[in-house]
Amino acid sequence: MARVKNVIRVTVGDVAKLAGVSRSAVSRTFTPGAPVSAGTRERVLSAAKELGYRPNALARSLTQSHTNIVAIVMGEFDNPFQPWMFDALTRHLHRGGKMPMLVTVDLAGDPVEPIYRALDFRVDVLVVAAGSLPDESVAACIESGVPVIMLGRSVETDIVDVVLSDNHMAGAQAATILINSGHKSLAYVGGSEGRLASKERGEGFVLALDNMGVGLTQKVFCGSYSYQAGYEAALSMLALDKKIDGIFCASDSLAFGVMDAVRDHLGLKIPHDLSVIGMDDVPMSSWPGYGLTTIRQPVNKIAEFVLERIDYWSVPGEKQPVLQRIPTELIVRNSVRLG
Amino acid sequence: MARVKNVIRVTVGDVAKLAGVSRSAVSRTFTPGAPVSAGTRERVLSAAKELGYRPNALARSLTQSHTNIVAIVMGEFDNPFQPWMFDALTRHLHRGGKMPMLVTVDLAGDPVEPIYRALDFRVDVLVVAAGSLPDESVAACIESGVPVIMLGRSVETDIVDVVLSDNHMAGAQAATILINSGHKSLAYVGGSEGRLASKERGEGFVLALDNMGVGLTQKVFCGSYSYQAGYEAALSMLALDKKIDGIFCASDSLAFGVMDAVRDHLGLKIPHDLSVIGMDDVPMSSWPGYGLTTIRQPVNKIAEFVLERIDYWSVPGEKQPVLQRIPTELIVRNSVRLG
DNA sequence: CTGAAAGCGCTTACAG
DNA sequence: CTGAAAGCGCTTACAG
Repeated sequence: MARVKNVIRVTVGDVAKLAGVSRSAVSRTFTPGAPVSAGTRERVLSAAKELGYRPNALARSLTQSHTNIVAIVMGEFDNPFQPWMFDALTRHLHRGGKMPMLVTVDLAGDPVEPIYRALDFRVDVLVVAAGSLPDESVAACIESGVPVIMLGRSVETDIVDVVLSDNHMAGAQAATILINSGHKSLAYVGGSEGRLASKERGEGFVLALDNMGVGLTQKVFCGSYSYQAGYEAALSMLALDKKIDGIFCASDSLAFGVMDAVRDHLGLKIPHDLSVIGMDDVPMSSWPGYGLTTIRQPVNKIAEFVLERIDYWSVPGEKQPVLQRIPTELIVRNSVRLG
Repeated sequence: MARVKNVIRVTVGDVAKLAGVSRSAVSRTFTPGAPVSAGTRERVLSAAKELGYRPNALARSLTQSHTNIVAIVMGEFDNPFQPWMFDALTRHLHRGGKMPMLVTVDLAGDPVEPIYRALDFRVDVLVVAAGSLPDESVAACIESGVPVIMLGRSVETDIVDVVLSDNHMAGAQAATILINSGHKSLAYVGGSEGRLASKERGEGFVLALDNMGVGLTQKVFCGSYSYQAGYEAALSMLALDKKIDGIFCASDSLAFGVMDAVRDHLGLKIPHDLSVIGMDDVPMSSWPGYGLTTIRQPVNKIAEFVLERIDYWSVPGEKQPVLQRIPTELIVRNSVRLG
C-alpha cells in the first residue's frame, strides 16, 4: 500500500561501463550527427536499452546552447478561441520535439515574475499568445533577450516575430459574402478598439464594402471578445437601428452573444431577418444550435509557422524578425441568408 | 533591424566576486533557510541585483532532489471542461511555485514517448488530467516511478493519488432538485460507460431517486461527453419516450447538445416541457442562450488539493496515496422547471 | 573514430 | 556563519 519513490537514475557512466566504452562514446551515440562507429553505437544502444537509459535533459541543457523548452505565455482562457489555439500550438511543439512550459499571467498577480521563472529554466523562446496580457508582461518578454514570437498581437518594436491571421482578408471575406447575398445595411462588432486584430478586421470589412460601393451602417467596439460583450452590443445596436440586416463580429463568441440576444429579446430570425458572421471557427461554431458562418483562423497553419520560426531562431547568427499574416478561410454555415 | 541574441548569463561566480564572498555564500543566500549572516546576505543581494542575477534553474535542479517542474499529461481539448480545469490547475501551480510542463498525448501519435520526454526533464510529479487518454499512456505514467496524481479518473492500482469530484453527491443533487420540483419521469445521459465519472454520476442519481421512491425511466451512455453525443442521445431517447420531463446529463456539453436537439427538432420548451441539468458548470453554462442549471465541479478546490498532494510527495519517506472526493455544488439557473 | 580532461552553473557535505 | 572541494549528468574541444 505504501508507496516508495524509487526512481533508478541510470547515467552515461553506467551505460559506458556496461558497453565497455567511454562516456564520450555514449554521449555521441545520443547526439545526432556525432562521429561514432557502427560497432560502438551498437554496443552503446544495447547497453542503454538494457539499463533503460535516457539522457538527463537537464544536464544536457546545461552544456548545450538550447534546452528545447518553449515557454507559452498567456493570460486567461476567457474565450474559447484561446484553448483552441493553445491546443494546436502544443501539439505542433511536441511534433517538433519541443516541450511547452506554461506561463499563465494572473491579472491579480505579478505580471513579470512568472516570466522570469520560466526564463530561469533557459527556455529557448517565448511564444506570447496573448490577447489579454498586461503590457508589462509583454515588455518583460521583449526585453528578456530571448527570441519572442507574438501571436495575433501587435508590438511597438521590430525585434520580435509577429504571426497573425490576415485580418484584412477576413474582413473582406465577410463583406463579400454579405454583399453578394444581397444584404443592405451592415454593422461591425469589434472587440477592444486598441487591439490590432479588432482594428484590422473592421478596416478590412469597411474597405471591401467601400470597394463595392456600400457604406457601413454601424460600428461598435465592445472592449472584449466575450459572449457577454456581444450580447450587450447587439441589444444596444439593434435598438438604435432596426434595419441592420447583417453583422460581422470580430470573434465567434461575440457572434454567439449577438445571436442569443437577437433570439431572446429582439424576436428576429437568423438568418431570415438578420445575418451574423463570426471569426475564429471555434469548434462550437458548428454546433447545430448556432450553425455560425464564420471566418476561420488557421490555427494549425499558425502553429506550424511558429515552429518554423523557433527553428529559425535556434541557429545562431544575424537574425531578421518577420511579421507574417496567414490567410483566413470563409466557412459557410447557416447564420447568413444566402441568395 | 537585425536582431542579435545576446543573453548575458550572470553566474554565482560573478555575484560572489562582486560581493567579495564565496560562491557558497551566494548559493546560500538564494536557498531559503540556509545559514547566512545578515551582512553577507545583504552584500550578496545587492550584488545580485546590480548584476541582474537569478539562479539557473537547470543547474540547480541538477544538484537538488527536485526541479519544481510539474508535468500535466492530457489528451485533447475535446470538451470545454478540460481547458477550464486546466486553467485552474496551471494557475494554482504557479502560485505554488511550480512550473507546468505540458504533455499532450496525440491519439494519432505515440502514447508514451511524450511522457518519457517530460520525464527526461526530471519532473517532480505527473498530474494526469486525462479523460480521453489511452490506457498505455496512463500505464506509462504509473510505472514511471514518479508520483502520479490522477484527475477524475479511476485506476486499477492503489499507488497513485486520485482526486475527483464527489460524483455520487452530484447525482444526488440532480435527483433532489428534479424530484422536489415535481418531475415524474427522469432520464440519465452518461458519457463513456466504462469511465468512473459517468458511472458514479449515474449511480448517485439512481440511488437518490430510489431513496425518494422513484425509478429511472431511461438511461443512455453516449461514449463521450461531447455536444454531438448529447444531441443524438436526446433525439433517440425522446423519440422513444415522450413523457420524460427531466434529464440529468453527465457533462454540460452533453446538456447543451440535449437542449439544442430538443429545441430544434422536438418542439419542446425548456424548462416548461422538459428540464435539463448538466454537470461541470463551464463558463458557457451561464450564457443566457443556455442558462443551464448544473452541478459545479469545484475546479479550484481540485487544483488546490493537487497542490497539497504535490507538496506531500515532495518530502521523502514512506508515503500513502489517497483517493479524494471533492464536494460538488448545485448551481440553479433556468433549465429546470421549479415548484 | 575514440577517450581523458575540463567545464556547464549550481549545491552540498566537510572542515574550520 | 564561512569557504574550498567535490559532485550533479552531461557534452565539448583536444589529442591521439
